[in-house]
Amino acid sequence: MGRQPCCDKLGVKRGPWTAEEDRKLINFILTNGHCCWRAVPKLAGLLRCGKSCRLRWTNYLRPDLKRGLLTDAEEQVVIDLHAKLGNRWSKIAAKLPGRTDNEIKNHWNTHIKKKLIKMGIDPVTHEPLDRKTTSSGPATTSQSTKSDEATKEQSPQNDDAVIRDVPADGCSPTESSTNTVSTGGSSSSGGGGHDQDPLVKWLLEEEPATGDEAWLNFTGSVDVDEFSSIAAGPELLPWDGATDWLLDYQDFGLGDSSLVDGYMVNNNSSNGAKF
DNA sequence: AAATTGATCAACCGCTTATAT
DNA sequence: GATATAAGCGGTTGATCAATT
Repeated sequence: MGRQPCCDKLGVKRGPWTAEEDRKLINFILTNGHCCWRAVPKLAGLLRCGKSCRLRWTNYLRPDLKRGLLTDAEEQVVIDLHAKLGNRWSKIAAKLPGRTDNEIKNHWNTHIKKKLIKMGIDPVTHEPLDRKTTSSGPATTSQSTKSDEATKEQSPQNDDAVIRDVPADGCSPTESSTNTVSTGGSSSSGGGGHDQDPLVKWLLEEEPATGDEAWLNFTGSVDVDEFSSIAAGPELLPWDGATDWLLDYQDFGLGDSSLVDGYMVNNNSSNGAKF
């Protein structure tokens, strides 16, 4: 009855991606696009689950990704958006070109959260910690669909409900019903005011079409065509070393140097294509 | 120098939402 | 409208490296 697993677990490789797998995935997507993620691994000759391929692509291989630590400006945007949206990482990431939800989520948990606490700000409510009384925060309709709230200090102030009810077209939330979850509006000062908040209004707008100027363009724009020529295959690139292909990626002027600065050089881990 | 602890981040899991039939 | 399937999202885990003891 229940859904079938997204992929057949048997024979499906897991764990860190190798450079070879990355290359296959890049090659395939750049030539064919990702019509249907479930089919991608098979067609690309990968022993991976489609979900894993999608994640790898969106979080790591996409040519328009910006690597490296978030800048102060980006960090501030994340904080502002988090105050409005809670843990809607994908929504937040959508407004930071070149950043992924995973990246922002990690950065929030490892850096920003601590920073805010140090500054005496509650990372959940975005209110001063000392002002955090018993009535503070959502303290409300623990509508969390997720499990054990206790272990998660994160409870995105019920705008969870607000956002979830945004129609698929991403426009105008049906403010009436949803906003009523009157969060005590730590950040949105007065619950239900989301429709009037320009920031939230903007956030709920349709994403700009790909290639359109994003609200905050921290990245240098990346020419995907250029990238595709690089990823075209061994005949064009020596894919022999785990580092080579990404180094070449940089040499060809793709992405900004942050790809190398922030990652390959500084982060000398041994994870798969992480060098 | 070795052991322990903490920080970081890629990847996975399970759930929800969207879409197709 | 009901059901099945695919995609997307957010939370969590695990591997690795760095810092500390």
